[in-house]
Amino acid sequence: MKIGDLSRLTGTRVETIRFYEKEGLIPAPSRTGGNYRVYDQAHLNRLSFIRRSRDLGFTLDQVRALLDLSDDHSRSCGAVDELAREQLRSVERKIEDLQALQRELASLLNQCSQGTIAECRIIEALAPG
Amino acid sequence: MKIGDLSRLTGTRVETIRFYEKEGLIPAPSRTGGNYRVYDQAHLNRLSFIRRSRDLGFTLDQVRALLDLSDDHSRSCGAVDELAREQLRSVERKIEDLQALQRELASLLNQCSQGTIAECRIIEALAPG
DNA sequence: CTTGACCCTATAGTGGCTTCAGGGTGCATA
DNA sequence: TATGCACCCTGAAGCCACTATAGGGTCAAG
Ligand SMILES: [Zn+2]
Ligand SMILES: [Zn+2]
Ligand SMILES: [Zn+2]
Ligand SMILES: [Zn+2]
Repeated sequence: MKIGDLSRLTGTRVETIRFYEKEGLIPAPSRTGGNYRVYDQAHLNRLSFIRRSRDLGFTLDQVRALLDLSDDHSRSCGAVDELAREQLRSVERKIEDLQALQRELASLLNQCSQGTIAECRIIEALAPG
Repeated sequence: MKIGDLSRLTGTRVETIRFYEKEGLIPAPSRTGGNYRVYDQAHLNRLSFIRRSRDLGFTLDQVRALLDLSDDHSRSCGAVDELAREQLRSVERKIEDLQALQRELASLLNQCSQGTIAECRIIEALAPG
């Protein structure tokens, strides 16, 4: 598999794959005579794992931790669950923050009567006083 | 007013105020003999406006646009409202994305039975197959 | 005269990539 | 055989919105 194939199979940009390699998230693959990277199934599995973790909102440091943990088959999964619980809490906090924003913006838009800037409730709400 | 006073009055870090000046969001203030920045009420108003806009989730480019618009008192506020509506839509999209994450994470945590990594549903969900 | 709170500039770092400059490889087609 | 074109390579810089660090200067109180 060349990097473009891996890219298509995982929906990851080629540059991002090279970036993950530089960051040590993916082991450096072997090369062809023309210096092209060659990947195998293990690389594909690892990149898929990374992408799914990122899609769930984990940071790259958390992904690193999850990858390490996933190798240690006989260990208890308490640490994994703790990471996931922490991530869930962080997502819930973000949702609450955004919902507060949503209410505020919606209320402002509701109050604006489409006149001039001078009487716009949105500008008024931003200006101090 | 010195920069520390402005900082306390607006809840903005001193470094951030200098950053806004460098970015052209706040006009460069006059200086004392000792080269300290001196601010007046107009600076305070402008910084407050910027901070409130940022708190509502607008980007610095959007803040720039809002500042420009807010100066043009006789213009219709359509452009302001459009920015706010766009921002509301973006917030709503983010909320939906995060709620999907929340459901997924909660479901995974629910399924994990606190055994070993080998049988952990969270790791399983991340691994490909 | 020293301490300590405050201020200054310039530069680099953060995360998670993306973009760019300037090339090389490899296969199909004219 | 030449040429085009898709693909690959490296290294460095850019993105956002700050934050931090190094290495100083200013100023009022004790
Ligand atoms: Zn309006
Ligand atoms: Zn910038
Ligand atoms: Zn588990
Ligand atoms: Zn970085």
